Formats: sequence, C-alpha cells, structure tokens
Amino acid sequence: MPDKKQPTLLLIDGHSLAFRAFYALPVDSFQTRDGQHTNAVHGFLSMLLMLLRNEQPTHVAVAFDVSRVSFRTREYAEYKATRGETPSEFGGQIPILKEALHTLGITTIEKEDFEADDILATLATQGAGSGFKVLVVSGDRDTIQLVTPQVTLLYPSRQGVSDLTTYDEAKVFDKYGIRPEQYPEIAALVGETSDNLPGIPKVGEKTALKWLQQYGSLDGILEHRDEIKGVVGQNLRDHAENAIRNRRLNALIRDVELPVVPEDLPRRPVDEEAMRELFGRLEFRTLLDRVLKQEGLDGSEVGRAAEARAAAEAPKAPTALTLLDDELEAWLARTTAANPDGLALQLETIDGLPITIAVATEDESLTLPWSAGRPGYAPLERWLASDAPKLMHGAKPQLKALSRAGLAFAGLAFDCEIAAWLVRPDSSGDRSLAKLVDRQLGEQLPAGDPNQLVPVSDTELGVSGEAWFVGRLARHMRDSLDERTLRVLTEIELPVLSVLASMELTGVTVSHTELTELSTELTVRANDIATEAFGIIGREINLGSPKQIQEVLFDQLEMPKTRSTKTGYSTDAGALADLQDSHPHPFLGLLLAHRDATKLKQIIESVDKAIAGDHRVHTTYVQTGSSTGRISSTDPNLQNIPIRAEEGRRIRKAFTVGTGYESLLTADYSQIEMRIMAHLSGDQGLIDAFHSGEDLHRFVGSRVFSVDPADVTPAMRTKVKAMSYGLAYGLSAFGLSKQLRIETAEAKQLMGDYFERFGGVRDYLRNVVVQAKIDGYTETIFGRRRPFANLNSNNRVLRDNDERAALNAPIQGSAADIIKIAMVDIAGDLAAQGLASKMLLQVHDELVFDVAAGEWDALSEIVTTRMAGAATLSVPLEVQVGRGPDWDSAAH
DNA sequence: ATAACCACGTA
DNA sequence: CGTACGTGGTTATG
Repeated sequence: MPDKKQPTLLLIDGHSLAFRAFYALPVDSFQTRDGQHTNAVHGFLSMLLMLLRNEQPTHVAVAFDVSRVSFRTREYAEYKATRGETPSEFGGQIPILKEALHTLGITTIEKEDFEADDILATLATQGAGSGFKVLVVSGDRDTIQLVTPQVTLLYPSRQGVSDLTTYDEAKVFDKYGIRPEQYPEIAALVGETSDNLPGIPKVGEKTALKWLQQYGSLDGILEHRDEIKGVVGQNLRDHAENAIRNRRLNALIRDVELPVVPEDLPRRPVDEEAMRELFGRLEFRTLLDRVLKQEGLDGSEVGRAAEARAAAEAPKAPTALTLLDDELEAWLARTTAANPDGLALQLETIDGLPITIAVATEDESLTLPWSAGRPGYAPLERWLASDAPKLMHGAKPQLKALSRAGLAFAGLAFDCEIAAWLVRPDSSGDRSLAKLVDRQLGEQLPAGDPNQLVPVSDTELGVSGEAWFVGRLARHMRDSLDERTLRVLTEIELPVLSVLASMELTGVTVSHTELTELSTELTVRANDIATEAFGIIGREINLGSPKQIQEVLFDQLEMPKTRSTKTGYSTDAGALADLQDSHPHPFLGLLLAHRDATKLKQIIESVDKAIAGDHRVHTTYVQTGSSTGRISSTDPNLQNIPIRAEEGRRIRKAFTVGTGYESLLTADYSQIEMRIMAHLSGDQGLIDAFHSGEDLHRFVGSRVFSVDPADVTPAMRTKVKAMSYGLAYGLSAFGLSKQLRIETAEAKQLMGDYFERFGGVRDYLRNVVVQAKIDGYTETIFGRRRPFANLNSNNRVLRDNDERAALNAPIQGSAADIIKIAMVDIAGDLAAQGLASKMLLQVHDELVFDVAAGEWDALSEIVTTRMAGAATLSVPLEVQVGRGPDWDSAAH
C-alpha cells in the first residue's frame, strides 16, 4: 500500500436525489421572493455539503438524466411509463441545481439515451479499477448491484436525503441475504412497480430469495422452472419472459462512452463570486455560510491565502506619475493622440469636491493632487474641458465635483457602471468597480485595509490605480457590447448623464414655511382622527401597525377575512374599500383618513429634511435605477410627490420658482405610452385615434362600444381607459374586473370587444412575448435591451411575471428613451442659445424648469419642439406646457 | 443593527 | 391574477 492516501470518488445520481429532496422538504417554505421554488436545490446541496465534509472525497461527479427517454424505453415502451408527470415546481430546479454545482467546482455529467445510474455504474467500475474508493449515492435500488469491496452505496432513507444508509457487501447480505450482484435477479423476479416492470405474480422477496438460494442464479431458476410446484411455479412458467426482460433492463450499463474518466473529476475550487451571486439570488443564507466555512473562504487562513495568491497574479497598476506645466501638456498631448479611444479618468473626492485627479492609459497613470487655481494644472483643465474622450466609472458624482470646483468638462466617452447596467439592467446588480473588474477582467482589486480608520480610497490602489483599472475595464467592456447597446450608451445615456448632473446641482426651490404649515395641520388632523378611532374601538392601538389593525378588524369587529398576505390578511386601501361595501363601519373610514394624513406627513418630512442652504432640494437621479430604462430619484424621491388628491397637491404648492427666476415651466407628454403602443403595434385604429383630434378614450370607447363619440358615457370612458392602460402592463381579465369592480365575465367581454376593434394591439403584444422567448430579451425603439430569464420557465408564476414585464418593457423603455433624448436636446439648445433657464426635474413623462426673466417664449419653444421631436413615430407626440409660480399652478 | 414585509405615493 | 420605482413604519431576527 502506497503511503499516499487513497483517492475517494463520490458519484451522485442528481435527479433521484433532487427528487427525494423535493418531496422531503415543503415546497412552500423554499421559495424565493419572486416565486422560484428551491426546496430540491436546497435539500440536495445540504446533503452534498454533509457528504463533502464527512467523506472528504477527492473526486466528485453528479450525473443527470437527459430526459425520460433512454434505450430502456425504446426497448420496452412501458418502462417507467406509470410515473406521473414531474411536478412543474421540480423540473425548473434542475438547471439551477446544475448551476449551483458548477459554482461549487463539481462536474455534472449527462448522456443522451442513458440514465444517470448507467453513468454512475460506468464511473464506479472505472474508478474501482484504477484504485479509487468509490461512493455511489442514489435513490434507485438497482444501484445495489454496484456494491463491491471498493464500491459503497449510500441510499437515502424514506424520511429525506440527509439520512443516508451505507450499503457495503455485509450490509446487503444482512438485509437481503444475498450478494450485491444477485440483487437485480431478485428484483427481476419480484418486479418493480415504480419502474412499471411487472415480475412473476405472487412472487415476493421471500420466494425469490428462496429460489435463488436453491438454484444459485436466475438462469438456474429458469432452467429448473418445471420442478417448481404450485401456483407460483405455474406463474413462473407463464411469466418467465417478464423476469428475463426485467433482468435485461435492470442491468446497469458499465461501459457508457463518457467524455471523462474518474481521474478527470477532482474537486475544483469554489467559484466564490459566482456562488455568492447565485446563492444570493436563491436566498440561501445559511447554506452560503456553510459552504464558506467548510471551504475555508470565510476569512480563515485558507481563504486569505487564496485571495493573496489571486492578487499577486493580477497585473499590477503602473506607478503614478506627477507632472506639471509643459511636461503635463506634453504627456496629455502624446497620450491623447496615442489613445484615440480615450484616457481613463478617475477622481477622488471629499465632500463633493475633487482632491485628486488621475488619468491613465494602458501602461501609465498620472496623478495630480487637486488644489484650485494652481497654474501648473492648466493643461489638465484644458484637457478636461476638451472633447478628448474620457473613460470613467460612475461619472455623475465626479462630474458634479468638477463642476463645483469650477472645472469645465466634456468628452465623456464611456462609463463602465452605465454600460454594465445596459447589459444587465437588473435592479439588484452590484456594479462597483471592484465587482466589474472581478467579473469582466477576472482580476481582484486589492482590498482596502479594514483597520485603516479613514481609507484613502475604497481600495489600497489609490485613484491612480483605480483609473488604470477603469481604462482597462472600459476598453474590455466596450469591445463586448453589441452595436445597438453601444449606441444607446453613447447617444442617450452618456449625454443625459451630464444633464442629470447639472439638474442635481441646480436643485429645485422648496418653501420650508409652506411645508411646516401643512405638516402641523396634518399632525393635528391625524391626532384627531386617531382619538376618534380609538373611541370607536374602545382602546388605543398603533394605527400604523397592520398587525394591530388586523386584530381590530378580524377579531374584535369580526369582519370577513380579506385577501391573505404572507403574514396575515390585507388591510390595504383596496381591501378596506371592499370591507366598507360589505360591512360598513366608521373605523374603516377613519383608518383610511389617518393613513392619508400620515403618508402626506412622511413625504413632507422627507422633502423638508432635504432642503439645503440654498433653499433648494437636490435630489439624486439614479440612472441605473430601473430595469426598463427609466431614471429613479432618491434622497429625496421627487418622482412621487402627490398630485391626485387635493390635499397632496398642497405639497406641490411648496415647490416654487427659484429666486432670480420668473416662473416655473412644466411640460409633459400626453399619453406617451399609448402613442408608443400605437406606433409599435401599427394598429390602424389606434393610429387613427391619435390623428382624429378626439379625446383618446372617447375615441376608443366609441369603437369598442359601437356608439358615437358624443355618446360615450363617463362609465364607458373609465372602462376603456383602464383597459388601454392595463394592456401595456399585461393586465388579465381578472385584474381588470378587480380594478373596475365589475364581474370577470364583463371584463372578459370588454377585452374581447376591445381586441375585436384593435386587433393590431393584441397581435403586437402577443408577438412581443414570442420574440422575447426566442431572443431572450426585448428591445425598445432605440435598441435598449432588457433580458428575461424565465420566459421559458416551467414555473408558471415566474414565467407569467416575466411575460408581463416583457410586454411592458418596450413601451415603458421607449418612453424613457424619448424623454432622455428630449432632455439632451433641450440642454443643448439652452447652452447654444446662452439661456439662463434651468432644467430642474424629470418625472418620467414630465420636465420642470426654472424660467429666467424674459426667456419664457424661447424656452417654451425649445421645450415643445424638442420634446415633440425627440422621436418620429407614426403618431404625433403631443406636449402640454404650463406656467406658474409653483409646481401645482404650473401644471395646468 | 438589519432585513423582511406591508402600505402607498408617482408615472 | 397590471409595469416601473423609493420611502417609512412595524415586526421579526441577529
């Protein structure tokens, strides 16, 4: 026996174990937030980790069935034919399981026409032959035949997957009184119900074993079949072909041609990055910790050593140069000429002002500590202001810092963060420089020293090193972008990024006094309402607690249960309105009024807190904040300021024209999404509607209900309006009925009538999904893509969700493209004409401006022309403009 | 302290 | 059982 420890080969039947896990764990408790079932994956991985820890295998493989068809079904069509449909919640988990295994460095194998167990049999035989200790894990009893002194079977108990029974030769003999290779002979005689292989009638394990002991083998038994007495003897003679067929089918194939041999299956290192991403998506927190711990990746010695190795292997950033005056001028001139695609630019900022400015090429990096007015920096200032292309990552805050420092900027040619978002516009993705460098270049940014109290930058690289990475990353990413995405980046996103930066810097004036007055009023009202409500229910509760509200409604007042939520029953506005219908009660109205008042107070509070020293609120626009192409707004969110209720509009009153300006101008697209729908669908009826000059919903209503436009009642108009808007969201008849509070049948009828008249819309929507299923993504008019992963999923919830989002993405996304283009054009005109008016807010289909004295005519002309002309569709884009001293007054 | 959930404001 | 967001409160969990 050689000194070296014997290698252990772990072989697992993926399908059978995952299936066991599926039934062992409650499917409902293992679901991600978006509805992906994960119980089989979780159970399988849990078992796997246990095996890896306990058995310490050196080599691992997991085999899967390709389909339910194999040479066995060709030979005997009824093989496994009685097995029910695989539950749809299970099938979708297999690809995820495979992905998870790959991140864990484990090979998966499958082979057309063979079952997973044949693959196990082949590898087990080969492994045993070349000196491995082999462990086979399978839930199929046929694998008992594989057991030898070198091969052990681990068979899951009935309860689940974590409890495995070890079958070696002794255990097999203990349990069945036979040698492992005899097991299939017993099984052949007895038959296997689950495989739909009938055996010899009336012959069970006992009889089969007795015969086997007596005659030695199945062949022996069959030779002596005439000697066996009684009914079973007769049955044996009558059904011998069953046993022969069963024996043929239950023999596992030990020489399947595979692309690998056991020696090819050593455990590879865990792909921590990919695993974290996947486990995060699957919401496997404890499993993630288990893997990290077990694999020594949790900051332990082993993990740190690996990180250090990775860092050492990565290319090193060049040393930073510091140049001034003529030398700086010359360097910038030379490198700009030598790098027509651009130089990387990265700023270090403190309190929104530049501290260090770094410029990098592929092999050089220049760093200048910034201090205003140093004459030696003039060449850099000129370069920043020039059109010389700049490659950046997260440019917006940096451009703002430059602007604050009084530095002009132009020539933004790439932003890695934006590019990464265009490729994967998920809300969740981490698009930090470190992450992208890791994912795109496969290199690790040296991590900052966590012990350092005030880190110089996020990494120990410093800005100069970061700039160098930004440049390499930008070039790499740009080369990998498809043409249309690159165009969206350079023609829409990068130009609008600068516009957004100025809008944030400008801010919008908000009256603290107005807000305070309103807030005080609302506080009084909320208190009054609460007091009255407490009087009615006879006790004081927290009206902001859905849980306590539920106690009042469903226990104390014994109202009927509403729609159920994860933690109880809904108390949202819709549910309360339903209750008010069926069980009118003063508490309900008071609760709604209280929610109204407190919600408004919240919004006022968040806006008020954000008023800066210049009396203006400077929101942050998150350019990568949506999956459709829209921009989102935070700190505070100025895109959800109330407008519908009269009360809420008072908040808009507090958004006023800025000091030194003459009024506010608001401009919004009317029905832009329906116009895009008309354009994309080419539906002649809808196109006519927009050319008719008639009110859209009146026009559509007249067609749907076959009446004169003049005879469209308000009820009819409401219905078609809801239908029209719902269309772009993938609305169902059920949802429509719910919203309009009409019968499902009537909603169905309405949808039918609608599509009868506007068939082009239906065809278009249908086609969007079909095309997205083929391409894997949708596209806007301007080529913005949004990928979808679950359009072909077996999981209905996931699939339906993606289908609705796919319906909506081209419409919402095209509208986002259009207003962004308009913003860029307007900003261009303002600059070109030297106007002092400022763009302040963007609320998806609306823009708000501070109008400088005497500029109303010029500005409204620019805004109207540019917004209407941002795209040429088969219907006109209509823009409504308003003027007033505050946002509310300006809105009409 | 952090995360999940609910509710609700906008387009 | 209608898309896209952000905020803030409560509650459960660490």
